[in-house]
Amino acid sequence: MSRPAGPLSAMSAGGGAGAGDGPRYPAIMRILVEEIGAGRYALGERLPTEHDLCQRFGASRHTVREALRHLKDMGLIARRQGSGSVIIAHYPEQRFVNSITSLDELVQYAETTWLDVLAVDKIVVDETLGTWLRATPGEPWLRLSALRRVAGVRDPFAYTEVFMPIAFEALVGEIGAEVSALYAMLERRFGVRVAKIHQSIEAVTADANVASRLDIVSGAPLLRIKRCYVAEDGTLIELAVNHHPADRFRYEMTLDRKPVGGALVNDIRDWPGPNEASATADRRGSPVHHATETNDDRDGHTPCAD
Amino acid sequence: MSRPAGPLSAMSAGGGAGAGDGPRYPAIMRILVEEIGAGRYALGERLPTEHDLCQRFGASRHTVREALRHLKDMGLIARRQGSGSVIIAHYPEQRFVNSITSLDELVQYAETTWLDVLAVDKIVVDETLGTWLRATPGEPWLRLSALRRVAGVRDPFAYTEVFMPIAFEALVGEIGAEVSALYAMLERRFGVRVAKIHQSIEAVTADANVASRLDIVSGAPLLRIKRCYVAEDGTLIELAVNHHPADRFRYEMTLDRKPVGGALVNDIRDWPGPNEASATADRRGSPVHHATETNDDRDGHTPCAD
DNA sequence: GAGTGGTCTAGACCACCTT
DNA sequence: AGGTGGTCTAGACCACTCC
Repeated sequence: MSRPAGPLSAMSAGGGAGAGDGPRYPAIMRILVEEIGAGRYALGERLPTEHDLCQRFGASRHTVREALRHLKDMGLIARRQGSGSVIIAHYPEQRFVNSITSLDELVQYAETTWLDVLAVDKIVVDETLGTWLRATPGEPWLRLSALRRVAGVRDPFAYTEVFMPIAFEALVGEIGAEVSALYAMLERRFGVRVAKIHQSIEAVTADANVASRLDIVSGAPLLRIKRCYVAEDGTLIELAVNHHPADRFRYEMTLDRKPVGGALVNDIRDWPGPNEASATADRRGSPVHHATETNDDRDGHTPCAD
Repeated sequence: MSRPAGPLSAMSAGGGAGAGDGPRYPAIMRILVEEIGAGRYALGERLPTEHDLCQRFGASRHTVREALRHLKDMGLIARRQGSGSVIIAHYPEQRFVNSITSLDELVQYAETTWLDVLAVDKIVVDETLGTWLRATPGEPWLRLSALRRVAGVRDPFAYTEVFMPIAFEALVGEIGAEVSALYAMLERRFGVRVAKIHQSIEAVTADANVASRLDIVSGAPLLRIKRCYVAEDGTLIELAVNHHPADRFRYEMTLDRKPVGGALVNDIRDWPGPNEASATADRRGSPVHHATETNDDRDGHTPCAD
């Protein structure tokens, strides 16, 4: 059945169906994207219905839906049964994304590192800890303390304390034997699920305890990384506090700019390619310093960022 | 036309078509997901063809394709014309994603902060800087130095140096008047495009220069955040080095767990909800300390992460 | 050339939202 | 109740891949 020469018959694209123009939904898609980008529809306004678009483009509903699916994937419209397609953005949103597949990528410890567990004990939450854990002072919690070492280096490069609800007491014995991440073990054994990790990075100075653990002087600069593992319901599953001597660790991350949503991501699935990973490597390289100096005296102030 | 009672007729799901079972593709999808998860197909192996699946499930090709589309979105299979559907993963890949829409979210400076530009001058790259910039020592670069302040606080909370290729010299005059991010200005004015931001965070001690800028003592702990803005071709567009006194700034980020690809992302598009932002707030709260102590003496070492 | 997925049409019932 | 998107069927041509 030769495709009736609709309003789009002059279009062309790739492979095709009935007659000989190539796929039509990309053309429809492009037109709609352009119209949206040109501001033809206000944010919150509704796109014409599928039916209307079918008529306008002389295409079947299925074809129009394919085009609309892409608009949705690009984040331009939201669709809902009964309500139509609403404009939610004029341009495909771009984001810088730091995407992490395994916790190891977040934690950034090479596989040549390991944890020396010093102790697992029951503690009582004090006021400070209460703030961190969103727990009531006096409440009992579990604390694991450990040193993280890397092969071939005498000194540990991190002193870590992990706090867990007392409910996890049962698995204390297993921690030493655990190969995967702690949070994964908690998920597996208790059926909880980490939905979110909140990470906080700051520079602090070593107190006496941490200093002795890491064999550095008290007051030495540390990179302290706190990680809160939060369940879907907001419960804190685990709090890990890592203390890294300044010269033994550096935190790195790479943010890739990409459109949000399925558009590009799905293209990756079109056929297997190297699955781009992101977060970067590991232990600190050699420390670097650079001299800074200023001559000029221009002055101004701007709210601008980097 | 009542749907012929195929092998799936006992299934049920949601809303539906011909007869009365509800949508069928979710059921088909679930079955395939389970089979893949159970290891029925090896990685790299091919899934049965659409035709075969149609027969097996007694569904139309369109319906089977809908199911397969989701498998693809979940990252379980890759499809290609002529070659079939290949298993590329046994489980839906989960990632923790830190997604940042604007640079401000990355930089984490509230809108109540601003930059006091101290100087913009031409410098000559020394050896250390050469490493950072991937430039040859001796090469001329542009350097901007500035203090970042927040309303109501006397002391700046960051001393920043930004390095740019000498080619951007023309816009030196505009920097003071710039409201948006510097990198955005470079993009706009020079037609370059930031494709990637590499960020490195470490604890360092203040050298004399930085200390005097920030009015802190030499040797005080700093959080140093370096950001490399890299173009698609790998060119370094800008390097920003931020020095934050330890007690005046903290870097925070939230990673949300989500399946990679369209699956969940698309669900967000199903209907507008609050578009979950991620990266979190700003200036440092009150400094916190906590006592650490250990009693027990269990010992073990594991490669495991938090 | 046979097989596979990509795209298309035409018509249909249904669930959901708006009116 | 009418409109809208969600899902389904049945049949078709095409481009691409692999043998």
